[in-house]
Formats: sequence, structure tokens, C-alpha cells
Amino acid sequence: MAVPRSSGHISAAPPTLADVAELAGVSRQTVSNAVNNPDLLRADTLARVQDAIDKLGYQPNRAARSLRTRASHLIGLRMPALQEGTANAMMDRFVHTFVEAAAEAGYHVLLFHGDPADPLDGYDELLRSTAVDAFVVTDTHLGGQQTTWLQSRRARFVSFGRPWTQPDAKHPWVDVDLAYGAEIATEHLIERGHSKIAWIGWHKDSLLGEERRSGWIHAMHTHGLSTTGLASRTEDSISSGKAAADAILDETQPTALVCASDTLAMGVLHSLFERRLRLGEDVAVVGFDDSQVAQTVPPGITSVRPPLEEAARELVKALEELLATPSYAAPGVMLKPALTVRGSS
Amino acid sequence: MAVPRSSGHISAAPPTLADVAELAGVSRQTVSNAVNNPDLLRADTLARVQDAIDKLGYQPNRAARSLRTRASHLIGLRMPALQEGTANAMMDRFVHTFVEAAAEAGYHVLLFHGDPADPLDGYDELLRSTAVDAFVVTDTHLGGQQTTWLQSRRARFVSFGRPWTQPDAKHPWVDVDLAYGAEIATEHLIERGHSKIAWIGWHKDSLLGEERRSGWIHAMHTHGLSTTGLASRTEDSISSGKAAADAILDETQPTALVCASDTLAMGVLHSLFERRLRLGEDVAVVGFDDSQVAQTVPPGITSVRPPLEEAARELVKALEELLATPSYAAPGVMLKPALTVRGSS
DNA sequence: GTGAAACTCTGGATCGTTCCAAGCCATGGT
DNA sequence: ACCATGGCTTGGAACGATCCAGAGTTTCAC
Repeated sequence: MAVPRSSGHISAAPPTLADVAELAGVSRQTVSNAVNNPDLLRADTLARVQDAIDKLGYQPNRAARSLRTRASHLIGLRMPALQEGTANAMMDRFVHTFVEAAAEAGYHVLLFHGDPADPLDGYDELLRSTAVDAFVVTDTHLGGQQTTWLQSRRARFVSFGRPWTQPDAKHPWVDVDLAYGAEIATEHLIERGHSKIAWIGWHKDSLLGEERRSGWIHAMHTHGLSTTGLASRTEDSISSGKAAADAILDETQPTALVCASDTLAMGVLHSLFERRLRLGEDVAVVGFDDSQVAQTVPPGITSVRPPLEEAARELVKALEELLATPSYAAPGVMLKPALTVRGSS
Repeated sequence: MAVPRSSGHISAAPPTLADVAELAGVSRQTVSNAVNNPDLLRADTLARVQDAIDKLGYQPNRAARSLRTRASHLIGLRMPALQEGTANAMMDRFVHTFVEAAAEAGYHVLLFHGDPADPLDGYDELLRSTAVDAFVVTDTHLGGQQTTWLQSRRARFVSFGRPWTQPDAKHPWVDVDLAYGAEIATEHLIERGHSKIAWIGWHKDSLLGEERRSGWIHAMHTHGLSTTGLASRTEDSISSGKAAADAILDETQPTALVCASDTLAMGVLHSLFERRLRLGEDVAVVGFDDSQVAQTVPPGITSVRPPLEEAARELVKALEELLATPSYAAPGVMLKPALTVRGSS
């Protein structure tokens, strides 16, 4: 249009490539190259164009660029269901680092919402409208519906969580070895002199639950300790954690408990509170997730801390490769958690 | 182009408006109208076009639409700084409802990250590249930098948090009346028979802190109770909450404490834990924010619960109006919190 | 039966960017 | 002096949608 803009700084309509080109006295394409392939330009031309860009405060229009390149530089993330009344806010930490790492790689995160009852809801629309370049899927342990569906649509995605039910899945994934987590938690308690160490975990049909439980069993057996009468399986809620603790404390009188989640650990704390037992002195407790609750409850709950920051960064790395080479098939990455020791043990 | 696509369902390239038009035997514009202004079409034509749309699984390409209409249907939200070691994860609840409400209004949320040291970082790029239609600003109590800057750039935005330092600000905002929150918290304790009720709050230069404190003072004075020696001002951390509680419990021996945050309340709990005092029996405690920690710690901490869900919905409503009528100037909305009573009082 | 208004539908231009193929201009070997 | 070479730059076309002005069709009053 060649309509000269006053300053470009506070003007209502942002400057375009053509404006920059005119100011610098070059063609549109040269400006585009200056932005995307600076090494194609002669040094003096580049400098001139850069000056014009800075002067106008030019930023390429995202919609136009997306349209032409068929890439939005957006990564879709469906909001995990919010669980009130539990201790688990770890998604916060994950999302935070993910957004940060994605920004460094030139991607922004598109948060969307889907009907909690339908794990697929929301993906389709974004995919069809080419609104995002890829997805991050988070709740793979609830069954592989999302990943199989996305694969069938040839959508690009990475998952935080191994493909539990599809050993042949080819998408990149990152997960945390929580069997190992349960193992170091149990061994920590053994080192502290405990030998009657109970397990409070989730129902048998929870893949995650059985995974964690196996770590406890392995540690116990390695050290020649019996596990009979020491295991309990229940819902992931405070009240059922309390009920399980009540039962096991009455029956077997363990001196320490390993819980499959901080939520269950809080249930145990409720049981201890009622019995007027002192946490960390009369009974030791270890939780999972290293949630804010574990961090702040006096005297602090020892907890298995998943390396969410590292997981987020690994996922972004995988995404970059995936988007650079469409055929990219990464091996999954399994990360090891660490134990954060606090007053409860 | 008129290249016929095989099925449109699993094909790599999504169907376009032209594909639909060809299949339905109408022009592109007619399809566009079918999507955006269905009442302009004759009933039978509309049905025919709809059929074609369904058959091909057509969704308008977002980039193309954005380019032409200059609207991205994205709302920018800068990730609030993550505070580990505090009890405050309320942003989670807010963001969740916000994303949900925004989705209903046809908007998605673009999460971005900015240098924590620079409250403006990140906004500029998105604004210049016309990546978002508007922003939601959240931390207004840290000073009005973001809002004044956005206003000067003529950006559209709403804020969660009143314009503390600019009484003449014209953007829509929603906030929670936390002076009222402190008031009902204090009155709740008075009703339970307490009269020596201490306040543990933030430093004097914290606008939020003084706001909440005034509610406590008001309630105390209304009931003819003295506040001398009962107020304490400190950092928002567990350790300083504990220190403040230690000091005030030694000096004035209050029977109840109102804390400006759940984090401070947890500090108090640490102090009680050390002194072997029973929470809710020997000493009553009320917190702020109704965080997961307050919900889960035995026997539960009574806490002032901000209506984050309602706030998020109000903000989306304001956004819709703002984007519909650019000159829209809403009065701010002030919401009242409620008290969630638990075992700690 | 006729003209105008109302209703439907169409084709071309456009949003701002990148892709593509071709053009320009020095350089250098013959 | 000439043509090939390669580095830089250019104008036109395209991405997929909507805006706009106009064309075709129907409806209805006179």
C-alpha cells in the first residue's frame, strides 16, 4: 500500500513487510530473507534492512506466516482435569517449565479444554483447523485412546507418560520411573532402621499403582523383609488413605508407611492426627509427587520427587526433532526421580 | 486448484473452502456464508453445503481466517511466577475455569513465558505479531506497569486484580474483596468465643497485605476488641510465618490467629508442631486462599476462599464485550469471598 | 405484464507472508 | 571480447479465508 506510517510505535496497524521494504529501499523478499535467512544477504544490505526493522518495530504477522508455511508454532496442551481435595498440583510445575522451554524453542503453548468425560474432545477441532503444530499428551496411563487416535489422524505429538498399553507405539515419549521411586523410598526407610514398612497404594487396575508397588516389593525382598499383611490398595483420596492407614495400623502395626501419592500420605496424617501419634517420631511416612503439601506440612513429608522440569525439557527437545523431521521416531526417555527427605522420616 | 481429495478424512492436507464449494456445487463465498452467516442462505442450499462440510470434515483454517479478519481468537496469558515452598497454587484453579469459559466463548488461551525480572517481557512480541486478540493480566498488585504499558500500546486486556495504583484506569477488571475476607474470618473466630485474635500479615508496602489487615482491624474494633500487640507483619514464607507465630505466641498468648495467606498459616502450624500444641483445640488458625494445603492438612485449615471460578467467568464475559465493542469501558467487578470452615477453628 | 425491491449467489480483490523462477551484476577463465 | 559462474535481489503467484460490489433470481404491488 505504501502508506507511510507515522512512527510505527504506537500506530494502530502494525507495520508490514512492505513497509520495511519501502523504508529500506529493497524488495519484500529481501526483507523476508533478512528475517529468515540473514546469510543470503550482503552485509551492508542486511544492516540497512535491520535498521528499518528496528525503526518500525516490525514483527512478522503470525497469521500470514502460518498460512504460507503451514506451521503455527503453537503446541496444543489439553488442561488436565482439576482435582480438588487432593494434594496433587504437580501439573503446575510441569506446565511451567514446558512453557518456558517451548518459548526458547520458538513455540508457544495453546491451552485448551475438553469435556472431562471424553478424552478425545477438543483435539479434533484444533487439528482440522491446523491451529497447532503438535500436541503434548499427558494422561497416558488412563489408556491409550488419545495416542492411538492421534496416530490414526497422523497428528504429531509427544507424550508425558509411556505408552502403557501399546508397546509398538512410535511417538516420542518421556516418563518417570516410579517403580524406582518406590524402591529408593523404601530403602531410605530401611536405612533408617525400619523393617515393618507398609504400602498404601492404588487399586490393582491402576497401571501406575502396580508399577510403584513393584518397587516397594522389590526393595523389601532384596533386604529379606516380608511384605505379608503390609500392603493395602485403595482409591486416591484422603479419606480412603485414612481408612487404609487406620486398618493397617490396627492390624500389623508397621513403623513406617510408603504411600503411592502425597494425597494418600495426607490420609495417613489424618489417621495419625486422630491417634495423637507424632509424624516422624512415632511413625515414618513417605509420599509421592513432592507436592506443595508435602513441602509445607510440618515437619515436612519425605516424598519422591519426579523430575518434571527435566521431563518438560526433554519433551520440548523431542518436539523440535519431530517437527524438523516428520519421520522422526525417538526412543522413549525414562527419567529417575529423587527422594526429598524431610521430617516425616 | 480443484484437485479432488480422496476422502478428506484421513488425507494429509485438510479440505479447504474450495473443496467444499466444489462438492456442494456452489461458490466459495456461499460456503463461507454457510459457516458464518447461515441465515443468508436458502434452506435447501444451506443443507447441501452442510452435507458437504460434514462429508469432508471441513474446519476453516485458522491462519487464513485470522489473516483476513485480523482476529486470532486467542487470549494471551502470561504464566504467573511459580512459587515453590509456598502453599499457594490457586492460579491453577483460576486458569482452569478461565480456559473453560474462554472455550465456551470461542477463544483459546495462549500461555506464554516472560523473564520473571521484567513484568513486560513477552507481551510486546505477541502484540506486534498480532498473535492474540487480548491479554489477561494477573499480578496487578505488583504495580501497574503492565496495565499502563498495555494501555499506552492500545492493547486490549482485562485484569484479574483491581488497578491499585491508577484510580483512573479504564480497562475492565475483576477482583476479590479480601478486606471483607479478613473480616468474616475474624468474625467467625469471635463467634467461636475467641477474643485475643492475632494477625499475621505481610509487610506494610504490600497493598494486598494492608487491605486484608484492615478487615481484621475493622472486625476487632466493631466488636470492641483490642488489637494492640496482636499484629505482626512479615514475608510470605513458611519460615517467617513460623517466626512471627513464635514471637506472638510467646508475647501475647492469643487463642486464635488470622493469617494473610495459607503459607503463613503453615508457618504457624510449624510453630504449633514444635510446641506440641494441637491445631484447632489449643489454638485456632484461619488462612487465606483455600489452597490444597488448607484442604488436606489434618484437621483441615479454615480458610478464606476466593471465588476464582466466578472471577474467571466474569473476566471472560468482560473480554467478550471488550472485543465486540472496542470502546467498551466496564466498571470493575468486586467479588466477595466465602469462608470454608474446617477443623483448625 | 412490468418495474422495483428483496433475496441469493458469484467472481475478483485482498489480508501479509513465503515460495519460485528469473533477472541483474560483478567476477574470472578462455 | 565473450560466455559461464555464482552471489544478490526481484516481481509474480500462492497459502485459504473474508470483504465487496455486482449479477441473477424471485417476490410482490400496481
